[in-house]
Amino acid sequence: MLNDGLLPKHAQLRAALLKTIEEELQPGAMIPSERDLTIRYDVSRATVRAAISSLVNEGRLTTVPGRGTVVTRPRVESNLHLASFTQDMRQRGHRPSTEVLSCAVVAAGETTAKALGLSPGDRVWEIERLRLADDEPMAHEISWYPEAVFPALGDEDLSGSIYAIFESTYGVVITEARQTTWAEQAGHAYAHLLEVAETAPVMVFDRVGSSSEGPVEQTISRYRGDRYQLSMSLHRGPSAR
Amino acid sequence: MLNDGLLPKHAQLRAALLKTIEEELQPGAMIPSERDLTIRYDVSRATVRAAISSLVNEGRLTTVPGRGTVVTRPRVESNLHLASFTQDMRQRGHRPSTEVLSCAVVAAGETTAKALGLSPGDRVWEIERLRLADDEPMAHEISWYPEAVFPALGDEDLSGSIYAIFESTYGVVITEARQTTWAEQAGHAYAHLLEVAETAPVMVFDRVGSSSEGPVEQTISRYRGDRYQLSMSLHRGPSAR
DNA sequence: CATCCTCACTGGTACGTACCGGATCGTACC
DNA sequence: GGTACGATCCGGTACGTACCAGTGAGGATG
Repeated sequence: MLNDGLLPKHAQLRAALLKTIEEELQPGAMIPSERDLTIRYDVSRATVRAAISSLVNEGRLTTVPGRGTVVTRPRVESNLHLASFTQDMRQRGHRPSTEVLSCAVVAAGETTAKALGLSPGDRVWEIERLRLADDEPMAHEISWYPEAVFPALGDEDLSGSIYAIFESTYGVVITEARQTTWAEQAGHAYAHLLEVAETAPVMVFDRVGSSSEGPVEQTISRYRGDRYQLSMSLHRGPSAR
Repeated sequence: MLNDGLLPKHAQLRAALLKTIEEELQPGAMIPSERDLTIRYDVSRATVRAAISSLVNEGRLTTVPGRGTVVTRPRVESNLHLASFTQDMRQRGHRPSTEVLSCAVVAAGETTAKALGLSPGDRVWEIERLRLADDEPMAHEISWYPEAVFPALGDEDLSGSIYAIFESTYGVVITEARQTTWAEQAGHAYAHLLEVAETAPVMVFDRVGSSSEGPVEQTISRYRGDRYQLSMSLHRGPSAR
């Protein structure tokens, strides 16, 4: 009934349930009971519960003791997630485009080397790009990537999503990042590029992106304060008291 | 061995393990094997696995098939979490203090009413405070709270954590919040309060805090761009592709 | 002395059973 | 007609067994 020989049963059942709740059920609808699922898929209740609890943990389902398990209403806005500029702008309803300002191999600076786990002086790609939304400047980005990991990056078309190139050409998927953000004045250099006053506020993001192998990207972005805002959910920490 | 009659066994075991890994074990250390724990606490392996998987889900433990379960190295910086200004500043190694600028009951504005689920004109506390770190201005805050929920808020000492007052006096715990942040120029009014130039950049946070009963707080904070930064982790969203 | 292999041990998967308390609803009783 | 009760469903808890695929230490082998 349920065995591809590759994934464990609870993972297969999880996928089957996810497909059902995405394609057939409305938010608030009830999924079949656990005992019902044991019969439908011919598995034990422990397996059913493993599949369900995985989806509960991801916020897709909610259990109600005595009643059943219901499909969670999707959040107003998804949680803070790792998205490329291209994806991000499309979600916000803008048309993204990119102007590549420079692309060269340079010696890694001290902070970049430290962030990427390299030795100072190791060669990295330095790519500087202007990001536009609806043909107006939105952000300036300067990024560093280890040449050892992406040897022929300069040959690629860098006007789209670099993350997409990483995946298709190098099989490197960036799954996690840490970023720090603060506010600055645009200053002479960026005012000109972003087409704002020198005293205009910008939001700066210093981000280090990592694949399963470790950090492979440092990017410093400057977003126009008058065009960009960031939403996030906060939850009470485990030790907050 | 393990039964207070109140919490389920797996929750009690979870608490016991959490205490152990916080007080006795170093990051990277191995906890006793699952089969060992079944003997120590006289519970079934399913119960042990429930307790462990809960801690794994929260990032406190990591399982390594074939080897054991190890205490997770604490993150460089904790994830984005819901903390009061007081807690936040203490964690950053600053000495927080507060100057209450005003406190009054007013009619809720349109956006505030909408955010808090009130009717326009409903009465809310409006509290304006200047937040200091090491006796220098760090942020300006203006907050609104429904008078119906917190009738005597004006009688309290508002120079500390309002969240603490909510908990102790009203039994209201704010467990979740959504906030939007962007960059602005300080402008005339805030430049004076924050002791910066009018063109200086500030980070603005518009936050709606909710208890289990629903939204009970709206706060707009303006942090000095030269003194404040925010760090966060990003993960690949479930539907990112 | 180095290498290989066995074996004990780990977490992962999967099955089964049993009972609890809350929710729901039909039915029998006032 | 309204109320109280009980059957029946639900998820939550807890127990047990069994086997698998890795890991790694130590003994047997060359």
